[in-house]
Amino acid sequence: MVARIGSLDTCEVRMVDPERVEAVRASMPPDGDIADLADIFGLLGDPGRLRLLTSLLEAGELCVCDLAASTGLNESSVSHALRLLRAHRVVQVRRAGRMSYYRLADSHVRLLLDLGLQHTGHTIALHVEDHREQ
Amino acid sequence: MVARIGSLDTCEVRMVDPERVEAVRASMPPDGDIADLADIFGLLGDPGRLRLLTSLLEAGELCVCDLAASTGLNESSVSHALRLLRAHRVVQVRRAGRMSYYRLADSHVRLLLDLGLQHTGHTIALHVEDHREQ
DNA sequence: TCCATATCTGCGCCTCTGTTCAGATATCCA
DNA sequence: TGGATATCTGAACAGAGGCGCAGATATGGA
Repeated sequence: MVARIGSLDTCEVRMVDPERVEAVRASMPPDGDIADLADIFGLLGDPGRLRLLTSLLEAGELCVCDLAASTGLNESSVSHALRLLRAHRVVQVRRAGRMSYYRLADSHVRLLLDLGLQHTGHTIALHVEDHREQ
Repeated sequence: MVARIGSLDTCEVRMVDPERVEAVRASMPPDGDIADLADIFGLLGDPGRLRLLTSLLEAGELCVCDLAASTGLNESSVSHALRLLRAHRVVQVRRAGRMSYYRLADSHVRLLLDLGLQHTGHTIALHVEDHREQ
């Protein structure tokens, strides 16, 4: 009644519908892609970073201290968070003297963020192009 | 040169552009909404859960053992993950005898998931309506 | 009723991660 | 050059979260 297939060597896996399971496994993205996507979602899964990115989505570009003021985080936390986001190419820096101005760098993440915010009832106009350059 | 505003009582916050900061803060979703959204993104931020949800997105409905076979996770991990997803109304159960069949329950999450998967190069046709009922 | 099966759950281990403090670096201005 | 400011960084701590084992629950069939 239940099919059994040795997936590797030791571990046996029970299946009810092997055909469908095989179809699902065939369409599953490779581990690397899954890991990358999980990283992106994980970055969006923290309230502090979410506030940071929402601020950037709204303002277009902000310096660290204004980001701290906008989000309520202290500047050290902001800096740590921005480093993470920078390492994953989610935000981009523009240095101007002592100041660092951050903006969203990834249009895909911007779409995810905007779509997510729509769920909360906050419909924010999409800023497809960089704007509000000063 | 730099404005200073006492945000609460003790903590002073430095700002370069108070006007823009105020606009950002005014458009910021309330804490509860931010927390909820972070929860959703956080749920999508784990490779195992991502594989589970991708499987459900592809197959429409699967039982626990087929989900385990599809994702490579053991059934205990699958059950733990599904409990989390169930608690957040992301998936929905249909009991049939000893079997439990899971499906995606939240169309918003489905959109986020599909959008995320598109970024990895895997374009999956959107299943807006429940389908493949057996 | 008794056993096998499918799923669920409690618990502990271990890792990851967010936060804070303190100090480092870099830039501007006098 | 020297001090003030803006940002960055390393280290350490506490908390959260994923994972797997073992057992519990529930259902079906003999």
